[in-house]
Amino acid sequence: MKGALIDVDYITKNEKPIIRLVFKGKRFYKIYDDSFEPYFYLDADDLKEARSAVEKITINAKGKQIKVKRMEAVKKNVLGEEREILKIICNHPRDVPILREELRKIGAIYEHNIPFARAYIKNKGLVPLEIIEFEREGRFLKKIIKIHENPELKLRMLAFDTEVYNPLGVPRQDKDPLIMISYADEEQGVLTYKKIGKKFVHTHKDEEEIINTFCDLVKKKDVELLIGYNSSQFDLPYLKARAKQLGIPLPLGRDGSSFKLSTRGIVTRAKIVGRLHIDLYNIIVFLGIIGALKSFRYTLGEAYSEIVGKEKKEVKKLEIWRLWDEEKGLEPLAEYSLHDAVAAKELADQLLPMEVELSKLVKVPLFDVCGAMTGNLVEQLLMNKAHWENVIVPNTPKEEEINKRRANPIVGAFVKVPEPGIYENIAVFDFRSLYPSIIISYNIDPFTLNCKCCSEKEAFVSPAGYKFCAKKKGLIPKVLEELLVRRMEIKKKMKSYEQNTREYKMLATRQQALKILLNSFYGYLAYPRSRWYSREAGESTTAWGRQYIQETMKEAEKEGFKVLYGDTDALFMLLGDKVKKDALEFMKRINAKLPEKMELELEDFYTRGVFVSKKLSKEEAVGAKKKYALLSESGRIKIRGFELVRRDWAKIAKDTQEKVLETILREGSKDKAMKVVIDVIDNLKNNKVKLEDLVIYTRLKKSLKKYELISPEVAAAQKAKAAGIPLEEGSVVEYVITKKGKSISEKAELAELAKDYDPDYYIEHQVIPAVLKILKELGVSEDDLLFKGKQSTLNGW
DNA sequence: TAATTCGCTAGACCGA
DNA sequence: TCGGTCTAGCGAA
Repeated sequence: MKGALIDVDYITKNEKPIIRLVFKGKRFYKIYDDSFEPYFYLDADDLKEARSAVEKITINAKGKQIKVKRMEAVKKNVLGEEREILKIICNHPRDVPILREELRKIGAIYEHNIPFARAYIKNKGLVPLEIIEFEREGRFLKKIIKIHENPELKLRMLAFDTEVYNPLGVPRQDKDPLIMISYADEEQGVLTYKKIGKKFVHTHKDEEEIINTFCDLVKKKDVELLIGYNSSQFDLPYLKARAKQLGIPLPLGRDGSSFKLSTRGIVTRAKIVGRLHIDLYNIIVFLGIIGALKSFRYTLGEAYSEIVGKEKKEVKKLEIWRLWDEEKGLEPLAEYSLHDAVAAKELADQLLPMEVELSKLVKVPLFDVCGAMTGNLVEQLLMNKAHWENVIVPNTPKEEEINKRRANPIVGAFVKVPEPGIYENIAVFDFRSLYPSIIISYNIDPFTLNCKCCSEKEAFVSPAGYKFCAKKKGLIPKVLEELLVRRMEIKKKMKSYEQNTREYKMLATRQQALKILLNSFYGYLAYPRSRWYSREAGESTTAWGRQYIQETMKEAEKEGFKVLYGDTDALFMLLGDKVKKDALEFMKRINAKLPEKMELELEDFYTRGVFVSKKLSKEEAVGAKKKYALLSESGRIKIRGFELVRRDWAKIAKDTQEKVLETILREGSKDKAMKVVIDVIDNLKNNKVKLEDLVIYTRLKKSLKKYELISPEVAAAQKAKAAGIPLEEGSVVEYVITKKGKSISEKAELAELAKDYDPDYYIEHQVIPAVLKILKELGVSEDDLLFKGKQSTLNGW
């Protein structure tokens, strides 16, 4: 038999745990395995004594006698040391948490909190979504024969979305009905119960009938992958609540059940029996966290425009009930509803290939990998590899230890202060995967630290003063090297395909997944909740990083280049009287001296660049770090850190700043840049600017009550709440500074509630500060902008 | 509960 | 009302 592995869990029959595997062949099917036993490890000084102590243990839990099933002495690498320990085999996974408390008294316990199904995957060497070839006996798995690559996984996908009647803004589950359910696969439709003159609309009798029809549709289409956006937190729970209200079932699962909610950290997920339900919102949040996505609100519309590159049809959320009530609102509402489902489908087409790759790489089923955070991905991957390296998985730290780690952060990267100014002919280099390549090169791992086998001379000694083994490879360096090498191979292979081919895109996705993982390892090493945390290892990684970038800067200066700026792994240098070839030769010389897996790469050559000074209370000008704009030889502009890349600045200020930067970079014209600013100031003064260009976006990171300081976004949210628009923790406040009030907070008003704007605020606090720091480098003062601005209104400057 | 540190900047708040 | 300090958010790498 063959099939792509979709999911693994377990059931209990006659008190025995049985692993259940879901495979995808022509359709989903289930295979069982009753041969796998739950276990954990016990490490004690005297194994014989420990053995007899364990044998005596019987715990009475809810009337049942719980005992250890069996014990085996096994040789394992325990926290860097080879030794014999006891493998404690239990009758049922739920016995593990009960027994471990007693066994803890005998010695150290390990791998006691690894979910049973996960342990099965790693023990059997399974890879989700690849084709597993196996022998079976009836419905039971006998033997795994081989795992084949599965480049093309095709699941029957259906995207859906719901609309709800909301006369009070927030819909009430007990009173406000569902009015539309939209869906999209090869065909698209909207289920509703009002007559709407559109081909894609299917009009039914009432709310009950559209819910039933939707469930029938899922069943009839034999949906394998159900896609929603925020569906675990909104659509599905709402559907369930309405079904309950109407007294009808919600048979979305293959067994007729609805779904089960689970929360992991900040992520809520809904699991449907026999189908994969993926909430794209969770993936979007993940991409936001790792910085793979430009910052924005995590709405379907924003995600769609950012990732698919198209605009979604929108209606105002608060208007939905009115559109439903008014005859002429129905068509736009139906179109909007349909497009939500279509957008979710297109978004899934873009996002899922990456999740599929991650699932295969870290060997976690797709459902669990979607929305998993980086710490989790790295941990799963390491736990899997640990099994094959015969290494015990270190325990999760206790709360006390976590707090200790958190209170004592690791010193990070080096950033050079740039000299403010406008420069020409700049070469930018960076170290490819700096931290991963350092970890590999110096065998940095919590358990290669202070090894017994290397003398002071033999070991790698970090600039932070810690010793790492030079003889036996640690788990983390080993895993990282595999990932790094695979990524390099893929990148090489990509060159042999045209960019728009299927093969190229597949490789690009795979490469991207590897990059995400590679970049997550250092963070995991320094993450207080990590199983593989090591202050010494983390500190050594950054210390070597600082050393390499600073030494390279020194070398550059020695060779006669002026080093303009540098941050962590990047180096900006002026060519001066040298040419590109000199810079490339410099790079070659550096590379010749670097360890094998480390490499300095050319990022690009830039014809012009702008660095500005930091805003200080005093007059002295100090260069600002993490803020620059560059124009590449090919005409591409690269801007970092400036207000125009931040969401908490108004569009009018960002656009103006962008135009000023572009003008200076491309044309080098001060007058033209000034003219741009003066025009904008004029428009602001004359009330010619649209309100939407004045909106400032800020996320509320805590609940409203918890703020010590009432900042503008908090004030705006408070007012909004009073007006019946609740904004909870995590939502993005969109506000405008109006004329009404004294302080800026008092003037702040939710964009949809604002009636006017305060031109002075936008001129003095938004546009001027954003552009002045740039124009100052050309000798322009604030008065130059304001005075000429005034003049222009009088006599048309 | 769910990767890290470095860095800039705003606006509130507070005391002189 | 001024200037320093602190809270808070967001971006770079």
